[in-house]
Amino acid sequence: MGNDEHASPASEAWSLIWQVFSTREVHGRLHAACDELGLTPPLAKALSFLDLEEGKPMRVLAEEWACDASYVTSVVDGLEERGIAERRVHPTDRRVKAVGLTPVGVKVRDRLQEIMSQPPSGFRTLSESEHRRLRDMMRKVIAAMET
Amino acid sequence: MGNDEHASPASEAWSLIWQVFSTREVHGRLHAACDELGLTPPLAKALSFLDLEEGKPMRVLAEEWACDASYVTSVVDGLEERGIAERRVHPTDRRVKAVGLTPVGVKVRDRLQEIMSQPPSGFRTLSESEHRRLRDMMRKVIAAMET
DNA sequence: TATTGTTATACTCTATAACTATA
DNA sequence: TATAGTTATAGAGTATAACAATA
Repeated sequence: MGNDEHASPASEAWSLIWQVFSTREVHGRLHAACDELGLTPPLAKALSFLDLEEGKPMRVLAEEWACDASYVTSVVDGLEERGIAERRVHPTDRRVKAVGLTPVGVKVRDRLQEIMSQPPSGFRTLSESEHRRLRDMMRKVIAAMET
Repeated sequence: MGNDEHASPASEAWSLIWQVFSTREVHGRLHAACDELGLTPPLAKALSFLDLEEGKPMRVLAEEWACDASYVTSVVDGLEERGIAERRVHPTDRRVKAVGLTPVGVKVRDRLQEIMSQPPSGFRTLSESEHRRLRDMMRKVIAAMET
């Protein structure tokens, strides 16, 4: 990350973003949030994908998280133990279980989002209009990507 | 991540950045890089911190990575086995071991950086001048943060 | 027979505690 | 005595393979 010549402004920008994620400040905030909410980092990550109250089949979650189905089982077990999510049987296909948030889960997810969306300290050097431009750029980037 | 009202443009921007990191595309690229270079994700992460050829004491690495000293030992073992890094004894204090990259390690680190700095696909919706503005903003953010 | 999810198992990642060597 | 690093060990996190139930 030091004094490298970057091929383009885009790649330098992206490397810098990566660097922000590598700071102890950002990692520390995730740990603090987990401690407060009684979660582990993987559970927190899983939770942030579960923003809809209508459930998602576990197989879909395995696809979205790019992990093995058996791991989805253990993660959903963890969320269920905490009363955050629940398995619901699919009306027509009794094999599939849809995972949805409980009312408690919605609260936990919102609180997690509240903590993690707090921008890192370095953002304070940007003006309000820069914040807006950054936001607008990232909206465009996200819109152009498959979640 | 969905339809939440954000407290400020800054926090929405930061949430969106987080979202980009959660995509399969970004995670997939890290995995591909690891496969190509014969690394595991933790080793790759460690390597990216080791950008200087002059070594860092392991205790300093434990501090930077916010992990236990014993874990630094195992990670450095992994890097040494691959010929990427080496321990060097401190000239005056024979207790401390400075970890530095080998010539091979420098090559691996550069290649890793080359792969990971490739911006995610969504960046293509931004103009060249937006890329530069994004880069400039992130430079300011990083400058204002403690690595 | 193919598909969804679980169980059993093992391997990787990471921390805690006890230890060795040097200061 | 205090500090840098290692070893032994245990606990998370994650995958692979064999399995049960449903389609």
